[in-house]
Amino acid sequence: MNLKQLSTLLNLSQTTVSRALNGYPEVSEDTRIRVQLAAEKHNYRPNTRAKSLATGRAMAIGHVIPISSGHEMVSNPIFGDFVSGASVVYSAQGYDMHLTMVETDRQEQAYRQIKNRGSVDGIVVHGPRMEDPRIPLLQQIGLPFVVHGRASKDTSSYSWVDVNNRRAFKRATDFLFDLGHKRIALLNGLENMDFAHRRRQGFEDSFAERGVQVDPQLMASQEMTEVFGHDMAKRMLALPDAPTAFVTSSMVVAIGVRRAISELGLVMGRDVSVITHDDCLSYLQNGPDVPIFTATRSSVSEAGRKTADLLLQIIEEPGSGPKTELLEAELMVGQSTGPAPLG
Amino acid sequence: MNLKQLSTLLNLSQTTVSRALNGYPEVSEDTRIRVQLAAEKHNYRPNTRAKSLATGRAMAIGHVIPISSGHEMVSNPIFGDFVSGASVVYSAQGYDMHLTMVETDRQEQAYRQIKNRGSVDGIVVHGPRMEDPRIPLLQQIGLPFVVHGRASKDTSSYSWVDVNNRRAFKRATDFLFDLGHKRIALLNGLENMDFAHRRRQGFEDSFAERGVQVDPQLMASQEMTEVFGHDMAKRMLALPDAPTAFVTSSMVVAIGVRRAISELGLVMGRDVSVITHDDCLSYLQNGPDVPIFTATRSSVSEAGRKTADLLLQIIEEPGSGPKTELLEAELMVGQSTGPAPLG
DNA sequence: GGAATCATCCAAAGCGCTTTGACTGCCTTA
DNA sequence: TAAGGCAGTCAAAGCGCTTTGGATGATTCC
Repeated sequence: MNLKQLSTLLNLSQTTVSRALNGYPEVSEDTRIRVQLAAEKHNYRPNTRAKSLATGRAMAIGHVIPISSGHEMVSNPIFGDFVSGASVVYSAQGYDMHLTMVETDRQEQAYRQIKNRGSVDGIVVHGPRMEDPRIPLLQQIGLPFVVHGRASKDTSSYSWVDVNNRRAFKRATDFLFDLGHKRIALLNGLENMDFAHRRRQGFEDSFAERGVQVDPQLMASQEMTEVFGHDMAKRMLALPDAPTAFVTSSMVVAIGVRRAISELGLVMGRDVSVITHDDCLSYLQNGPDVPIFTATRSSVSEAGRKTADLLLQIIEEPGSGPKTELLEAELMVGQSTGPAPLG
Repeated sequence: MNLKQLSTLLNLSQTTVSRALNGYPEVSEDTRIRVQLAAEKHNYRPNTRAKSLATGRAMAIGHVIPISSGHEMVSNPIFGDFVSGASVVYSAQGYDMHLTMVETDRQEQAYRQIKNRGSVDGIVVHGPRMEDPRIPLLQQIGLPFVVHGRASKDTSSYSWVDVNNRRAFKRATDFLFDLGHKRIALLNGLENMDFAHRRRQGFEDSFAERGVQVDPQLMASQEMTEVFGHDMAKRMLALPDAPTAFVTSSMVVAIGVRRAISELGLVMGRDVSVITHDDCLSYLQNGPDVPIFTATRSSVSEAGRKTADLLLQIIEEPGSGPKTELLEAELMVGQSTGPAPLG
């Protein structure tokens, strides 16, 4: 059932039917109701492609996920939750969501293509690097966008939604220092990722404030997997001057650390403390009542919602200038931290 | 830059330019090259909406994720990997990917809408229930689809890609029986999900073959979270006649079980054995060399690839009949299983 | 009572592309 | 030499919608 059919069926013009359905005032209430009923009855939905061709609006948002070209492409566990947060906003406002996965080395081409094909009104940029070519590119080609995260080295103004990673990790580290820990390790994500860089800064801020030197031996940065957490923790705990506490970048890594700790016959929260960042992933809840891990907590699905909100605002009123939102992470105390062991 | 501009620029008709770019034979090689060069130079890409309006092909695939309406919508951790597998196939064939998240109770409406709006050529159905209304619905409205998984109670013929969950879980259970275990527990996903139902069947098959009664006390079924694995394992291990082995439905659950085991001062693989199903999620690798968990392994990103393949085939040659693919899971022996403890 | 206003409706153009059907020359063929 | 075939090109219709710029008759106002 298309507009034409529906309108002949109603003995009206396409114009009138279209206006009736889209809430334009120059249509009598009687016919509007008649039209709406008929549309309902015949399950009429305007064809998206035709509509967006006519209006110039795609009514769709693109999410572009960079995949590390090459062998193993580690898909981000965060992604599902982020997207499900955003999708709530989209569907509430009648937008569709497009997904594109792009290898890092073919990004420019991909973004230009997205722009020219005109199938989306705006995009959200995932996984920004510290210096990310996508931001100037998108500014140049004039496609509205919001970044989930930031690119530290980009001083231009653009829209983003980010967690205050630096402060979160400073607080986490402070917390451990305050518990008397002196040897604190950082298991970070890949530090070409912006968020990981900021987290390390926060970590180092805390050391600097206390005039303590960070020990490079106690800092590692890699893809955030369970195995990484385990192997690195095990290696560090075997050092002559082993750490008594870990700050980790994700629950999955923390779980690996926990395994290392218990394999060594130690007890987490007593012998070794662990603080992790917790993205509040729905399938990896940090204990429903008392959190298992002490954690800096910030819901990624919330971030998805906020990002979507911002992007739609920007699209609906262009020229309203770049918008940003900095989310603060809560520090939730759980069972994985305790005072530094004596000796 | 659009077709019209490009064609006046080249002093050719839109027809010729279009044909030149789309590889039609009735264009001289000279002009084809001229056109292609100009298109390249001006970064011309046909507008998707116009193209698909004209061709009737959307060149896009929809993925529809059911979200449990209500409070916590547990986004499936599998999703990211599945989608990244599928997206490789799509982009190789020039398809886009649309994402829709739909609350379970508004499914019918949503699918009809997808059909009528015509923004996709086909969809993949995620998370089938045992009796899933979406399958007859899609058949009725005539939208090509492939199910990731199956709906046991639906005897009609439709296309799907699934893991042989039943056999996998039978083998896992067999393996534990062969190691001398007698009290084997099952921590399953929600059993209204088809895959979980089949897994339980496999589990029970193994018992039946040995004439052993399953103990309902040792079977639990819930959202597959770490906390579920932990709590349930702890409760079961506290039973007077505690299990010596667990079969779990996902790595995340197994990790919870592992935590319970070590909290009780037991050793996994010696005191208590664990076999899990492993979807080969990229961020939850089961140990690179020697797997940590003994597992029935089946890559979900592989499944994504296969599903996409099938769907595109069905779309390209309609009437080629339903296609199915049953993937077998490997049983990988790791460190989490061992002979049943004596006594 | 005639002009101005208003509420409703419609025909047709246009969005950017593909595709049909027709039109050129030019080369074969009988 | 005329008929036929062919390679190359184009004008125009059409995909399903929105939107501009009238029409039409009814209502209001002086």
